[in-house]
Parts: sequence; C-alpha cells; structure tokens
Amino acid sequence: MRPLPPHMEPKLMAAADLFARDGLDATKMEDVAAATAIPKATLYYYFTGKEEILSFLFQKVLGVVQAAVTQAAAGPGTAAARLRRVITAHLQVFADYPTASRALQFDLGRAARLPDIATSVEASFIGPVSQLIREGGRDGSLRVIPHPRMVAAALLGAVTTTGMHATGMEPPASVADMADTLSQLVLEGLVTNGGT
Amino acid sequence: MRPLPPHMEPKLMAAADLFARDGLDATKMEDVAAATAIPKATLYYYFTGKEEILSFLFQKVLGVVQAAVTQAAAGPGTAAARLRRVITAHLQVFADYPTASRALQFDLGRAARLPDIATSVEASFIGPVSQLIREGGRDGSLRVIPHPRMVAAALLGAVTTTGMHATGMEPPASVADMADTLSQLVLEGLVTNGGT
DNA sequence: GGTAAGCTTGGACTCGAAGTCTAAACTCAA
DNA sequence: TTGAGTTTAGACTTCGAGTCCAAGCTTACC
Repeated sequence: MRPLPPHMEPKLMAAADLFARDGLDATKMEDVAAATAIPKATLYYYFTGKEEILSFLFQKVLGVVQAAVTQAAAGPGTAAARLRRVITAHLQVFADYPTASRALQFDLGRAARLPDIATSVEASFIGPVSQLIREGGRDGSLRVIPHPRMVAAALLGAVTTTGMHATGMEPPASVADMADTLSQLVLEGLVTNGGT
Repeated sequence: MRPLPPHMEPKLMAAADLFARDGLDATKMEDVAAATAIPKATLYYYFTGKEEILSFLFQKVLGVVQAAVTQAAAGPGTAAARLRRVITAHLQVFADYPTASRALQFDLGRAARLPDIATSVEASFIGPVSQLIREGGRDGSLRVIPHPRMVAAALLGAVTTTGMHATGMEPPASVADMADTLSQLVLEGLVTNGGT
C-alpha cells in the first residue's frame, strides 16, 4: 500500500457503506470505484486489493477507538469510574462511525487474520482495559481478577455486540442507554445484592 | 437444499475446518470436495452453493446451542443460578464444536445476513436469555433490567468473544475458567462491594 | 429379472470478477 | 523544459463458481 494523497482518504470512507451492507466478497471492485469516485486502476495503484482497502478502513476506526479508550482510561477517578468512561467512549465511536464499525464486525474473521488489525485491537482495547482492571485491583475499586485479559476480551465482545445490535434497531438505542446498561452489567453485575 | 442422506452429514463436518481456517470465500468448492470426500457435482446436487453448506453447518451448531441453553434455562434454582448454567453450557458447546464455532464467528456478517441463521441465534440464545433475565426480576434473584434484550445481546457477545479468544490461546483456557470468569463478571460485576 | 425413478459422478462448459498490464495524458517541482 | 511520479481507460489473463449432461449405479416395486 502506497502512501495516500490526502484528498483520497475521505472518499474511501464511502467504501465502508458497501462493505457493511454486503460484506467484502459480495462487493465488487467496480462498486468501490463507483462509490468512492476513484477509478479501479487508481485503487489498484495504491492498494494491492480489496482486502487492503478494508484493512485501511479498519485501521482508521481502530485508531479512533484507541485514542478514545486510552484517553478515557488515563482520566481522573477510580479504575471503576474510568472503566465506565472507556465503555461509553467505545460505544460513542460505534455511533460516530456506524458503517465502518459494522463492516469490522461483519468481516470479523478476516479482520482477525490481518496481522495489523489484530495488533490494533490489542493496542486499542484489550491492552488498556486489562491494564485498567489490574489497576482497579490495586486501588481497591475493582475486585482482583485472575484473568484480566479474559475479562477484557469479554468486555470487548459485549460492547461490540451491543453496538451492533443496537444500531441495527429501529429506532437505534442511544449511546447513553447502552452505556448505562453495559456499565451496570459489568460493574455491578446482575444479581440483586452484589454478593454470591 | 435437498434432504441429505444420513451418511453425508458427518462427512460435511470436515468442511468446518476449512471455513474456520480460511473463511468461506478463500475456501474453494474443490477443497470442500477434497476434505469431505464428496465430489463437487454431488455437493451441487444437494446444496445450491457454498453458502448453503456454511448455513447447514451453522444450523447444526446453533441447534446444539439451543438445546443446551434452553435445558440450562429450564432447570431448577433461581434465575441467577440458571443463568450461570446457561453461560457454562454455551461455552461447553464452543469447546465441543471448536471449528464450526470459529467458522460462525469468522463469517459473522454473512451469518447475520442469512435469515435462517438470524432466526436461530434469536431462538437459541437471545430469546431464552432475555426471558430468564425477566424471570430473575420477578423471582428477586436478579435486578430489574430496563432492556433485557440488550443485556442478552451483550452476554452473547461476551460469551462468544471469550470462547473465540480462549480457544485460540495456547494452552486453551478451560471451560471452567471461562465460565467462572464470565459468571462472576456478569452476575457480581467488577466493583468490590457490588453497590453503586 | 425387469424397469423406472432417483442418486452419483466425471468432466466439459460458461460466466463473471479479480487483478495485471500498457500506454497515454497529466501534474509539478527543480 | 524535463523527468519523476500520478492518474486513468481499457484490454487482457486467470481463476473459481456454478451449470450441464450423459453414463453408470442403487433400490424399491412389480
């Protein structure tokens, strides 16, 4: 992939709509060319193929997630309070980039196999969140968790699945509703008294 | 899709390995034929195409999930206790059918677009679990939840993502570890005292 | 045993989309 | 002005999905 001229990046975002609606394989390179107003030959000049375009879009979204999540994780307050803000921030990115996020979920398996993407998911969510969980154990605001990375993965799944379901609803659920529901779920749990 | 002769079903399971490893589109019909020892022409005699084979495999797994989940949900005890067993049962299916489950996660977007699969996901997990959450509100073992279906979707995401990550690890995490971690997460929450 | 209906299969075929290639036009900095 | 890199149309190759067919096979029923 060659370095892109700046005017090309925003045009490419239109491709996310197609990928989100039809999936990568049902989307023809001609369609991408039509939707982005970038001719096919030019697309092949910059990218090695469709998959690299998808990867580029994912990197963009995951970069935004990483910025939002690390900022929320680094803020003031207990680990518990920060975790709540991390969840909200992640859901907000979903709401801000709905089609690219859906495309990421849709072609999840493919994304997981792209090494750059796996690295970005780790850096943007799993890493900071599992770190935050460890901090919570230290500052006393969270339980001490034997497998922080497992919990971080579970949170990632909960947040993305909720984001997917909720933005697919009519009317779509609000970020505040989702954030409240998820935060209560993972912070306070479902049982009535909080004890076993 | 024609009704399959019984001897063909087990052979087809070998296709799940390919789909899980490479995804549907990178898997050639010739490869499926080679892996299952069913000639290509015969595959096309029974299925309209690759996607229908994938759909068939998903239905099988989701049928098992549905049986396991509804049985766990219908058992004795409070809603909270049953929810814990539901989570364990679902994770156990992941462990029992690793490749088919991974394929399902892998081609998630495609699966979501297949109407039969969307129905099966609803019937096998979202429906029973959101019902169980409502019951928990009534029997007093769970908090009263404003959006039970949203929580059910979040649980689904948490369980499947955990199952994915954990089976991809070396060594893979045990079902018991995953079930304990997830159950504590969603039942008791992460904060130390269980209160707000 | 005959026979008809449907199953099984090899192999040739069509079709469509991915990706390659080329050459001509264009931009822009030195 | 010139040369390096960019942009593009369009022709081309390649590959795999799905179709088709004809020959052989199995099996149930007479």
